[in-house]
Amino acid sequence: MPRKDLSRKHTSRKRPTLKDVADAVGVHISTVSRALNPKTRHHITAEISDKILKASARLNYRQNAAAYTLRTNRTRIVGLIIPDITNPVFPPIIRGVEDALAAHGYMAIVVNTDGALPREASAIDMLCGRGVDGVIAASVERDDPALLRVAGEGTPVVTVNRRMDDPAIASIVNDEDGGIRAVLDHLVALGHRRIANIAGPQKLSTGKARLDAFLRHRDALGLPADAGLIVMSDAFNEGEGERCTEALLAGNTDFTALVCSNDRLAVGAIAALRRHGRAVPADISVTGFNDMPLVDRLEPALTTIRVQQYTAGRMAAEALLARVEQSGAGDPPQHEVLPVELVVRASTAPARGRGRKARKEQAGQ
Amino acid sequence: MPRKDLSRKHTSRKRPTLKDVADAVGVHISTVSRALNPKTRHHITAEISDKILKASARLNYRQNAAAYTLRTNRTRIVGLIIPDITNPVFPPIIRGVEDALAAHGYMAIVVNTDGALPREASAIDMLCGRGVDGVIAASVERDDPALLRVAGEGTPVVTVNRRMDDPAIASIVNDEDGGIRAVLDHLVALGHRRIANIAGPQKLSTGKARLDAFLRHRDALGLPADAGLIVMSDAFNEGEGERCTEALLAGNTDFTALVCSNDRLAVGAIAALRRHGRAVPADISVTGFNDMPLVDRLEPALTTIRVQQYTAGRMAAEALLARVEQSGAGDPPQHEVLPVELVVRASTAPARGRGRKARKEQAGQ
DNA sequence: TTGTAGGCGTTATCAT
DNA sequence: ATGATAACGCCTACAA
Repeated sequence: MPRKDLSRKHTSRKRPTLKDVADAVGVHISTVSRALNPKTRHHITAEISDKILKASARLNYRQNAAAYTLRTNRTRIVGLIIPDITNPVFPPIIRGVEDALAAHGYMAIVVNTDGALPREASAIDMLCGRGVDGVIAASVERDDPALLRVAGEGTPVVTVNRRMDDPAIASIVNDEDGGIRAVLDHLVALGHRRIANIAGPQKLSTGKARLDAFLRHRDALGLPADAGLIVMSDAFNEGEGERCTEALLAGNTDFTALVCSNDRLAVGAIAALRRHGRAVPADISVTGFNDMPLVDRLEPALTTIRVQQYTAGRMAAEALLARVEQSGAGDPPQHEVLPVELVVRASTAPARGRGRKARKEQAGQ
Repeated sequence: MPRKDLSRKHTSRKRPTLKDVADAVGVHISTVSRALNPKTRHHITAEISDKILKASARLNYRQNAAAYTLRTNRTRIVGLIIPDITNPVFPPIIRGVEDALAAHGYMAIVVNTDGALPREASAIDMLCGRGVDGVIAASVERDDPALLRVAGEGTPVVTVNRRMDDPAIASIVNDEDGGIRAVLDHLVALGHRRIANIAGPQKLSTGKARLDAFLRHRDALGLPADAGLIVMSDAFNEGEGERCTEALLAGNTDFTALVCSNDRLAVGAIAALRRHGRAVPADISVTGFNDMPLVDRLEPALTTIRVQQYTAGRMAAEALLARVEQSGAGDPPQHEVLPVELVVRASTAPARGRGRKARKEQAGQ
């Protein structure tokens, strides 16, 4: 008796298939398949289609994903490649991607590359092995052979946050130029003229775009073009922020404001400035980029550029799905630039007169 | 001519299958299958197995995951359920899980529940639909019917960071009790006696364990057991930290130190204390729990308990895979408690005598 | 409108 | 040691 129960339980454990609901309704399995698919349901009599839906719900039928994939070659899974989930910039993007995907019945497999191209290549390999329907890459470099190759093989690809030089790859990015311009306008309005810059890695589109913007708007604003005011970082992290700041201070070039290519560089910069006895913002104003979580709780709270990471993630997913679902995708790749916003907090303040003496005619105002 | 090229390209685009490498070597497809599987390779002549390996590499053969899954009912995918990837506590866990899984050829599908039980239930539904081999849950409540059900259906489950009351579910957690004890010892050593507590949500094992520990060690240390010194939060976030702190201040109970059930509560608490003119740590010492990123850069840098999130993630994945791979899993569920470490920074300082006097005056009213 | 049948790429159970 | 063959569950021409 208990044995019987057990065996019954065991057979009932197996998930129901199309055949099970077909038997329950008394129709053929293909009829069920059609009734369950919204795109083919119209082939079926409303009445019987209704019975099928009911039975399917009653039996708690769930399509077998593997069988579906084997037959159709679609997995409803997309790969999401990021440098490091531990970097606070990325979680909102990931969340946006996942929310948008979920709304369409898709899911994401997230892989971390730590910004290493070989690791990215092997990640792409894994994802393709899983048969992902598309790839969203937040970890992309301006020139990225592996990603280019997978795109060339017909897999839809869109980058988010960063972009490739090759315009054939769709992208969702922030308005880097507008952000840097807003920062410079703000600092100039506070009376700063000698403004230093810690630039991001130039192999990343964000690093390059922000440096380009800095140079362009610096000139447009008539600020001094002193090469000693610019230092290149190797990575977007706090350690590089400290190193670059020390290089700047060692250079003996005078400056009253420091524009950092992102928040983490700024956090490191502030630590280094303090260590060298410079008060922020009393002596030197510092700005970041991204408006990371907690950056408003630092001392001083960071003046920075707020970007729409979550929205960017959503849009990237939508753009990708558009390409996946009508894979005819002959239309040109989508390139979106999201607006950004200056957030003024406590790390910027009016410039002090010091360093100003050389150009005292300025003071005439 | 171009048409021919195109069609050839098109056929060559299709990924090679077992049949393709079988044809290339001149053996049967099942021989190839055996040769490619380490567990069955010994059935095959070394020489021919060698040829197969070579050909497979040359053709760049990759197993079709869907076919494998359809046949074997294993996906090599595990579901990872978390409240919100945007909460800085979770990325290190996720990273640990993914790294450990990757080492075994597995991948994770991450889903966010925002801590809502119904959302968790539907997430579990999706994951089961995908046929995941197991589930790791960081978002679990002490009583969690959906997770219990899926575990009951035979899917391996392990919780991380939190645990369920039901000991049948394997878990990897931190030493909450040891952490709270270390905090209290530290504060008592600084001369604090009237120590308040913002407790976490009691439906979460972390919230309950830390409150239990607070009560027990408070009594063991002979500290005053004043109910007014304890306030319950509804969630582990900054807003609740502020609200609870204001409740504490409104209660007119005197205290010189405030133990918060996690870092985010502490961040909110410090903001609220400041707003009410209390200096941290000069007037009131504050402690957190978790040692979140950036918490060392706050002003004042937070004294807190460092937990091993990354390691916990890794261990959870390892524990799950152990259950997945020898799915006989008759052995008792694994329960791991990871050691924690007190990190003393600037938010705690020796107690001031001033509390006593104020209290005496109040007694007069 | 519905049923029939073939096949997606694997693995596993037979034979040989 | 290897080959033949039957599923796994689903979709989709094609036939009726």
